[in-house]
Order: sequence, then C-alpha cells, then structure tokens
Amino acid sequence: MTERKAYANPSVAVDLAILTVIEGQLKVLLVERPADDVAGYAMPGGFVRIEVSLEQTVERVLSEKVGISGIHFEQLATYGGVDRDPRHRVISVVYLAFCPAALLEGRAAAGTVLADLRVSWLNEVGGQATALINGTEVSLAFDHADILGDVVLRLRGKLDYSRIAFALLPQHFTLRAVQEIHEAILGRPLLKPPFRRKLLDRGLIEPTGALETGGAFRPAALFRLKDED
Amino acid sequence: MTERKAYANPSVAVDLAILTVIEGQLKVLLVERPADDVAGYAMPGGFVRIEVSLEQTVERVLSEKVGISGIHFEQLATYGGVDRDPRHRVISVVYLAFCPAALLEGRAAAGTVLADLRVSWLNEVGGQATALINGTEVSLAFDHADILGDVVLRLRGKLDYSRIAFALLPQHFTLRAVQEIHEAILGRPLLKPPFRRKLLDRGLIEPTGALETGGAFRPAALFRLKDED
DNA sequence: CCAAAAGTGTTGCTACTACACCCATGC
DNA sequence: GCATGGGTGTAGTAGCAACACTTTTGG
Repeated sequence: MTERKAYANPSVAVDLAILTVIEGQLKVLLVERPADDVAGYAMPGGFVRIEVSLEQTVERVLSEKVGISGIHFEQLATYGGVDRDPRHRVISVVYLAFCPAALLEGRAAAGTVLADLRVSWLNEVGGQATALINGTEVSLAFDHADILGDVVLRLRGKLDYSRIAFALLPQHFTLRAVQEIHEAILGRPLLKPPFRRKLLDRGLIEPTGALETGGAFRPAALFRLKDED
Repeated sequence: MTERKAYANPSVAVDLAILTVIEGQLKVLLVERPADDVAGYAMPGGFVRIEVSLEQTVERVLSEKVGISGIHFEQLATYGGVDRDPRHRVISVVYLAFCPAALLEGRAAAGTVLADLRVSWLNEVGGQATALINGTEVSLAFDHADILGDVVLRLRGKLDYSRIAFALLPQHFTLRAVQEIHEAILGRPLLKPPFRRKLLDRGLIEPTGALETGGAFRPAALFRLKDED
C-alpha cells in the first residue's frame, strides 16, 4: 500500500433517480428505509466497489432493485457533504435513469414505490422536491429532497435540446404521448400545434407508417426516433 | 467498523480545471507530472479526506496549488472509470474554477503552467481537447484530454444563460472585455452590435459611471455585475 | 350525424442577424 | 484632422405563439 492508504477513504455510492411518466404524472422510484435506520423514503443506490466502474454499478443497482436493464441513464451530479448520511461519510454520484412506463408497471420490487415527483420551489440554481404516494406527501431521507429538486431542474433544462423525452417512451409512440411527457416534466399544459411543429422540424423522429390501434377515436400516427445522426 | 468497511473503498479526488482568458486565449492551469510517474501534463487535484467536504477540498487545492481563494467554482462531472489511473483506482470529481486573468499572472506556483486550451473535436455529447504551451502541443495525462473536452463543451453550453463570463473578469470591466471572453470560449468572432444589445438587454450588468483609463483611443465605459436579483 | 381527438393553415409578434453609420479621444 | 476603437440606428428575416379550421374515426 502506498502512503495515501494510511488515510481512510470515504465510501462512494451511486444513487438513482429512476424516472417515468404515468398518466401525465412524473414519477420517481423510491425505497422505504427500515424504521430503525435513517427515516423516510430514499432513491435506490449501491456502493461502488473498488474494481467496478460507476456505470457498471448503476447497471447492478438497476437490475437488483428493479430488475430492468438496457435503459438510458446519465450522470446528474455528485453530492459530497460531510453529514449527508449521519451514520458515516458517503459521497453519492447521482444518476438519472429513464424508464418507459410499461417497463415499470407491476415490476417494482418489494419495498419499492412509484411516487409522484413534485416541486415545492425551484429557481435557476437549485430546488426542493416533494414526493407523494397515493396523494399524500412522504418525507425524503438524507438530502434526497434537494437532489430530486436538482433532478427536476435538469429535466426541465435539457428537455428541449436533448432526447430525454424519448427515453421515457416506448419505441413507437404518438405525438400526443411526447407532449404528455413534456407537460409532465414542465408541469404546465402546452399548445398542440406549435409543439407538433417544433418536434417535427427538429427532424429527430420519423413516421413508422403505422397507426395507433384500439383508440376510441381517430387513430394517431405512430413515430419512432431516428437512429443517431 | 461496519460490515461495509470489509471492502476497500476507492480513493476520491477533486480535479480542477482552473480557467482564465489572457489576450483572447482560453487558458487552463496544468501541472507537469514527475517523469517517473504517469507522463504528461494534468489538472491539479487532491484527495478527498473522510472528514472534509468536496467544496472544502476544492478550496484547499486552490490555495495549495495556486495560492488563490474566493473565486467562483462549480462542479462539472465525476469520472469513475476503473483504469483512468493505472496505479490505483481513483474517482475524480471535476470542478471548473474561474479566475480573472490578473489574479493568475505571475502567481502560478512552481511546476504549474498556463496552457492554451484548444479543441480537436467536439460534438453534442463529448469532446477531446489539446493543450498548447508556447505554441507546441503537449500530451495530457490520464483521461484529462476527454475531461477538458467536456469542460469546453460545458463552457460553451452555459455561456449564454449563466454568469460564467463575468467570473473570468475583474469587478469592473468593459463590454469589449466581455466579448473577448465569449470569443475565446466559443472560438469564433462575434459581431459587436448584437452582442452589446443582448448583454445589456439581459439586465445583469450596470454602468459604474466611470470610464476606462490608459486607453490609446476613446475610453470605454466600465460596467459591473449587478448583485443577485 | 355527433363527439372527440388528429392534424393543418394563417397571422402577428418577437428576437436575432447583418451592416451602415456616428461619436469621442490621442497623436 | 485622422486613425482607432466605442457606441447607436435600422432593415430584413427566421422562428415561434396563438387561434381558427379541417379531417378522421367510433358509436
């Protein structure tokens, strides 16, 4: 061991904001913490072992905690306050994970819930989020209310010029579904015509030719994301 | 010790992209690595001790390596590949630090240089940077070429809707100086009239009333950043 | 035929680009 | 007065918000 190893290293964890939109509601997957521990609901996470990369750790947590793989995720930020966890020093690298609704429904592991993600306040530099389970607010453990505030901030900021909305959708989708994702993330309604045009003008999506089935009224055209330019 | 401590934790470091603009050139402070070590130039950094926060570690590195304090810094991202450092596992939390040129000139500690920061390629998702010392390219250690690519990407992305340009300027500055910062970061010339207007319309700055002194020609008005809205 | 949602056309405004021009100062 | 950079006015244009409208399906 080198001289550096004389010091104890902080623990490093990845925490995941596993996001989805169901019925126009932005949701995040949370786990309830054991009662004798730090109280409240928290994002799922796992420690980073010395021989494993951050991304591999994300994939491990995704498969262990929710049994899914192959979904898109991206790094948000790293939280390293000394007292974020009262038990010991943990530095958390937080990731956003985008999950189409169909993949999560019914699949949530024991002890996990999909909570409505709301915002109590947000400005340009930060925010604070609240989580609702069956309509009632629950308390968030650690600094996860702050982190989830930053999550919403990032979602709103990148929504227009990135593909995150499509990461929340199945492979084939209607324009209306894209709009619902945007409305859920922004928390306000949008007008259909300008939204359609902006989306189509970006040239990111193309019609599949097929139409939605099972609809009660006029069937909408289905689109897919073009593969990387 | 808890059971978790049975595992060795990875080391955590902060690495700093200390940035400035001198004579229209975007520069980054680098340290030359000892020859018997990992070769090349690297960003200064330091390990995160278990009882010290990330931000405090940034401040310690700033004062140790360049003897400055009180400048603006912000987190970029965290790099956690297993083999980024061939000697041992290090997870690096990278920060941008913005330094007005006057603070750095002449003050660089022994073994540090201000290198021109250029870009060999950049797209929406990533980039690769090169560093020039006295006009000749030097090699960057570890994954620092990738990281510095991400640095430029972030600078360009946030330039318009943030105050990072002002963090590179002294308290009082001319509009021309702001434009030079923007041109250095974007790597292309800008037209003066629209630039002036956009800047003034944002309402972030106000005239001090004073004029630049020592200029050869018509003196420019001095501005200052309004304090937080 | 009617309700409901899909999809289109048109107008007006805003904001940015680009260029031409005038102003103030040192030599 | 002239060279040089500071500062302003103005026209053309692209893009977006808002609303009215037409189209297509199931009952």
